[in-house]
Amino acid sequence: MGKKLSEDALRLIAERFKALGEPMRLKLIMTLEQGEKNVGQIVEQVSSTQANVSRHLQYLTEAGILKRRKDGLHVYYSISDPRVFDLCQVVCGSLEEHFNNRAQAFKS
Amino acid sequence: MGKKLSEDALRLIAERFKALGEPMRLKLIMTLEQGEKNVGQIVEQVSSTQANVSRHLQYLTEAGILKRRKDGLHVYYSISDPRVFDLCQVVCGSLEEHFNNRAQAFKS
DNA sequence: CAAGTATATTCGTATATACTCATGTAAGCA
DNA sequence: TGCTTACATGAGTATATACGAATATACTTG
Repeated sequence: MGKKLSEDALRLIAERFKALGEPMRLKLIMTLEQGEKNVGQIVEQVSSTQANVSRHLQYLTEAGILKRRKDGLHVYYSISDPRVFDLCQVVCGSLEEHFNNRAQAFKS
Repeated sequence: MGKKLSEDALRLIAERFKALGEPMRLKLIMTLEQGEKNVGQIVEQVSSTQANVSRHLQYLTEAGILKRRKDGLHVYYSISDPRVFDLCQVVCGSLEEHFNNRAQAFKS
């Protein structure tokens, strides 16, 4: 990171991470990787209630991760910042290594 | 991301993000970017109580982000997974763009 | 306008967790 | 052994938030 980050910057960064710190929200993001979907379609794919999905979608939109588009009765959500996938990838790699190391501890 | 992730995988990934979703914890991580430090040194640099710092350090250690080394009376913490800095970098870039876009909306 | 559909919001509950203060524990030294 | 230092942990409080059930809102169509 190099430079020092202000308290405000840290708060904003933390907020972004926090938005990704919920399995259901990650699930919604993964669902939207396939492209724009409306709320009903999303509810079908993740097993949760409409109310809950709606709230998480709002949360992610406010965090700048999703985009919202209204079309008549439907509201379509899509990924607004594809970098979330980079983030997930990095974390996945990190976890993989983490558990590999743990596993090593039990080898011969 | 490509492949589908299981519920368990999503939980683990979310946990990792959650660990980074707290300004104080990010502050601790930034402090340790300069290298290994003991708890007392860390407490000096971040403005918080020893108890609070200790708990956050433990949290980050359990999340696999920090390492712990005991030496006599002192306990030294250091970054165990440098990829956290990549993550922060990505988020910083993302936020910068986000706010630039917002700012644009008010230009002429 | 009435009725139906898609989404958002309100309310209540349960749970998590950040924080402080006080105390416990472990290591070093007289 | 007793004292001091460094760190961890327990208890209590305040706050956040995930979730479901019910209700409200927005839009479309008859």
